[in-house]
Amino acid sequence: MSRARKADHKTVIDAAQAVFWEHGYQGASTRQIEERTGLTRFTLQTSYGGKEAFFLETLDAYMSRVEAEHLPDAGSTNLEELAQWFADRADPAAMPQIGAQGCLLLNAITEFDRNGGEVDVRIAHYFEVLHHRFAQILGKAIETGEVAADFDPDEKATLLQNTLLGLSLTIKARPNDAFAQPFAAAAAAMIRQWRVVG
Amino acid sequence: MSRARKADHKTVIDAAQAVFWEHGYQGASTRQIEERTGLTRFTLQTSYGGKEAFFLETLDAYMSRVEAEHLPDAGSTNLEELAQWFADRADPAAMPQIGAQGCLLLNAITEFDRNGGEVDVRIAHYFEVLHHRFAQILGKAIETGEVAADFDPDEKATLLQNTLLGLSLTIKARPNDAFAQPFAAAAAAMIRQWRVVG
DNA sequence: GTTTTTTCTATCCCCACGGATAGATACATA
DNA sequence: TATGTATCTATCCGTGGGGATAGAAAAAAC
Repeated sequence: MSRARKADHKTVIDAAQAVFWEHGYQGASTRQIEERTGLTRFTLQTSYGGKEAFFLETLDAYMSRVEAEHLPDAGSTNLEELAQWFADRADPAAMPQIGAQGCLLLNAITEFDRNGGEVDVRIAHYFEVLHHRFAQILGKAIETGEVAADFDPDEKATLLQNTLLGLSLTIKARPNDAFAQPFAAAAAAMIRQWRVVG
Repeated sequence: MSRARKADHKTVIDAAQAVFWEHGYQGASTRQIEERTGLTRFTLQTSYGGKEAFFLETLDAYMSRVEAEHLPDAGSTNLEELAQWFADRADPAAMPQIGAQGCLLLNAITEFDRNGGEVDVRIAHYFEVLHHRFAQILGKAIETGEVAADFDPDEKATLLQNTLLGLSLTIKARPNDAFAQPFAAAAAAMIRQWRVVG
């Protein structure tokens, strides 16, 4: 019925995430996107609705994947695993592509005005997802007695959100791969110290 | 000898910080800068060396001021004051201009490539300053016995750096002024829990 | 009051950007 | 194999960007 595209959707989105991550939203030109993703500007326009719509789709794909694959599992993660998860964020061994594909929300937060538009919806959603996920894990840690009974899972979930954002920023800021590791390690140590000593 | 400028340097830099903060580096046009700062594009060019050089100068002024006025004092800040300092980061009462003038380093980190250039130098410096400042304060807290003897000031200073970065990002991301407060409160609570119970 | 130096005003220039268009080209259905 | 649909190629367009320039204007020095 119709001609096939040169690049399949998934590959395109993956490459797009990398481009936006490296250069930011405004810094990534449609010509660059064309080159790196295999997409043509024509298709970018007709089939994705232009640069901003395309970025939003890239953002959505990124967040879906983060939720499904990269966040610690809500049901089965204990406190030590949570700590290790944070430690791994900046580990080049555990994450070979560290920095090659970071948190796109960072670009969105700093480059777009807070005007209640599409980007703001994504940002709000991301904050909610993170909080919910961390709160679930910590709630379970209370049940299993890993942490003290007076532990506030809500407050600590907020703290973890904040820690993860800071870590993402540090990873983006890193002059070399080793740079972010102490930050991840400090976060992990913080979590381990929540354990009740017994 | 020469004609006087319409806007004095300090006013210009202050306004520039606001513009860059609101719209990011790339998002702030030289025409906007002209309007908001009172500077002419001519002077921006001849006397500041263009947009990027001007941004660097704005960044330097911002950092000097942060170091001198807005970071907790290295010699006289105890643990509770440090906690309160973090709590105040997101308090509209304590910081009426919250968000009107946030951390310019955020823009710099996300919008500029890591290429070893001028911006990278500033970023590295900022990280060093923060770490040093926090480590000093925590070192003193050990001396005074506010925290346990096995407390690692270096690791915790790193954690505080990360926390502050996350907080700055949350403030930038906030849909309303109340949004960031739980994050600041969680950070403050974390610090207060470092206190030795006695 | 004249001179000198710097800023201001008002253009101008060139380029990169996102987007639009039109003819050529695959691909799958009929 | 003919047809139709969506993509590709190549080019074009309008806009806004940072920067450059030349004459007017102001302020200090003499």
